[in-house]
Amino acid sequence: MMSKPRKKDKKGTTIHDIARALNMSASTVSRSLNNHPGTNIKTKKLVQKTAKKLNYNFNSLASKLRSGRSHTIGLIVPRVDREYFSDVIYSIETYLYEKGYHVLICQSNESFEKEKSSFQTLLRNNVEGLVISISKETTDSPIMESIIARGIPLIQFDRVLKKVRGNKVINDNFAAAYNAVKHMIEQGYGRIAHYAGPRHINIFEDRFLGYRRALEDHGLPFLPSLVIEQGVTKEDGEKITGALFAKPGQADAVFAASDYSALGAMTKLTDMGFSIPLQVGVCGYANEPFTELFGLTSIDQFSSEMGKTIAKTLIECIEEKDAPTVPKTITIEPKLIARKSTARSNG
Amino acid sequence: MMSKPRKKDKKGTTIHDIARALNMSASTVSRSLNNHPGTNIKTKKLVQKTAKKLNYNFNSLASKLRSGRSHTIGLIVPRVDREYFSDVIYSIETYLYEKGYHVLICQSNESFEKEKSSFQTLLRNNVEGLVISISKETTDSPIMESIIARGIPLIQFDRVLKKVRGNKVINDNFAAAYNAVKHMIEQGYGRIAHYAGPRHINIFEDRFLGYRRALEDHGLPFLPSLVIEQGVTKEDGEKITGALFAKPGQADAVFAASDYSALGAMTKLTDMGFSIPLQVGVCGYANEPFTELFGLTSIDQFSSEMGKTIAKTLIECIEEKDAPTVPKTITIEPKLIARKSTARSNG
DNA sequence: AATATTAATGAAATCGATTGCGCAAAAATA
DNA sequence: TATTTTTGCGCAATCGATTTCATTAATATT
Repeated sequence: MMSKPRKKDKKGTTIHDIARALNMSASTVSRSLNNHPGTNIKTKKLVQKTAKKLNYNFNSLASKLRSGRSHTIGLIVPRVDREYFSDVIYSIETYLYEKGYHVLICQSNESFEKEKSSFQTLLRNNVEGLVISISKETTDSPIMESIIARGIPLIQFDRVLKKVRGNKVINDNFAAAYNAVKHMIEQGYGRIAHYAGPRHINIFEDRFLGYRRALEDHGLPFLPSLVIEQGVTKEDGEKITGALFAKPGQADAVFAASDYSALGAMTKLTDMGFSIPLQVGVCGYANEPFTELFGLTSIDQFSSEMGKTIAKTLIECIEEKDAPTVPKTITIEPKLIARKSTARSNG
Repeated sequence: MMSKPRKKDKKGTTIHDIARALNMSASTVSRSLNNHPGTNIKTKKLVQKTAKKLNYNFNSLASKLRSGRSHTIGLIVPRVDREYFSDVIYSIETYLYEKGYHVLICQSNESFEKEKSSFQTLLRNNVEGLVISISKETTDSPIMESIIARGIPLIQFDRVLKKVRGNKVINDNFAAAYNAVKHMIEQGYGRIAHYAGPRHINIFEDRFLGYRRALEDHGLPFLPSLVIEQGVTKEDGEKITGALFAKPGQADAVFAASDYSALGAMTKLTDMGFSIPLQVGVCGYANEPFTELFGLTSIDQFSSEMGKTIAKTLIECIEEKDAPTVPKTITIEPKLIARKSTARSNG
């Protein structure tokens, strides 16, 4: 049992074990493994072969500690199980992986407190950069500002705090909403209701503004009674629709800030005997997979493009950290996907 | 400019800085911050206050390196942007976060090579445990076996390699399929086709076996011509349906191994003028969100329960690592969600 | 042949927190 | 008061890889 000398039983092989086996120094081993210039090619080969033979396992903690680079970035989203976010995450992760980075994902669960603690957690894990889409509760964020002040690359996306100076990648919600409503007007709808989300979140505020502006620009009256907040779930959509369309003639179309409430509207309207799109037009937002199946007009947000843009921007910030980066905002133009649910005209 | 002595400009405050400021040793600082017993309470308070004042940032890399614990677990899934996986991830992450662990997520993109490199990556990052659902290409996995042999806690879930001895958390696909087909038979369908997934993946194999067994047990003939592989996307479903239902009388129901192909079937059948559920019944698998909207009968897999079970089991393995753990398989019983698409009888 | 270059390696410090061991002062006990 | 016990803290080694600096050996230059 004591035949094999110095075997540190518990843990695996280190560069020192390799060095000992080859009767050389750990420095040389390290250099060989990392393919440093100024190392004899024979030595490299030998070391690499021996490493394999001894089943060497690289300890990235030690490496990161010494080199000061973690090659890890942190990501905070409200939840990972939302279509849009999981798409964006997929895309970010894929891109960063290619570049040799890893992603630590945290969920805020729409809670400001959890969001704060996620920041702490990620910083403690030596992330080299951060990506965040804020929770519903977040109205300001000293910690985010302090991170930016400390010079740690940070990118806000989709749901952002506009007042925080820093990099942002966002969707042009105003333009998208504007175009959607414009499209509906052109299809002949004149009394378009808006099922809005909570106004304190930028994306919903902008969708609302785009809606209102489109009405104004086309000479239609803006009626506050046709704007209903808290309309983001399917149930919301059904309830609102039930009330709104009970009195005939109030509205002849719905522009919802969410595909889910739009779906609720469709369901309810059908139940109530309205024909879509002839009597009532419906448009959602986000182009969730089911919208295609239902022929629901919606707005595509190019989630994978968003993810790639975020990742690219972040890498730039990290790898050109010396350059005095000016905060940038990149805006992605969403696209209206017109389907049957708003196809009233035969044009 | 030279007023402040020894300021390491670049990086943040360490325990040594605190020690220096308070004229004590780093050991004491460390013990105070970690609330170790055998430390004077006054000292603790003082240190903690000073840490805050100096804006101390804990370096978890150093801590992990020294203590040998990373409090990080690795997760490999085919893709994060699939409803089922993102649900499971959400659930795992939530549970582990509470316990003070973090999750590093990797995607195999259904590629065996990427899966292997993900394993390497995660091991290099000193994960204390691993969770994996294998890619479509994976038929055996020496690396997985070696990890298990090395005593690193590993849990396979959903899509698993049965032949690899180790912990598994799986769904009872056989029973679920059996019950679904039984239900359809009871509803009066007699020529039930099966749109199957690739048979080398356990979940699809089991669904197929459950299907066949249900037929046998109810005295119905098993016809290989009614089993079509490669039926997992909506497009697959449409194509298969088009061919299968072109000749009348061949089949009067579809049991699909995927909600998407089931949806394709519904769409196509409707186009072809069949009435669902009167002429043809359709059942999917996975209870994707859209199934409810379409009234499609499907099977719920309790993703969040799955996630929690995985997380719990993993923590047990990690924290009772001394105990000689016997590989366990935990099976979750999916539930048939009967909806309109198979409601032929009035019973 | 003598000197200047270049190439390859080793020694040792370093990253920052943790921890076993030991010492000294304070408190408790005799 | 003398001795034992307890309490609190410091010293220094450690985790494993990286990296600067110095050194030796090999090669090139005149």
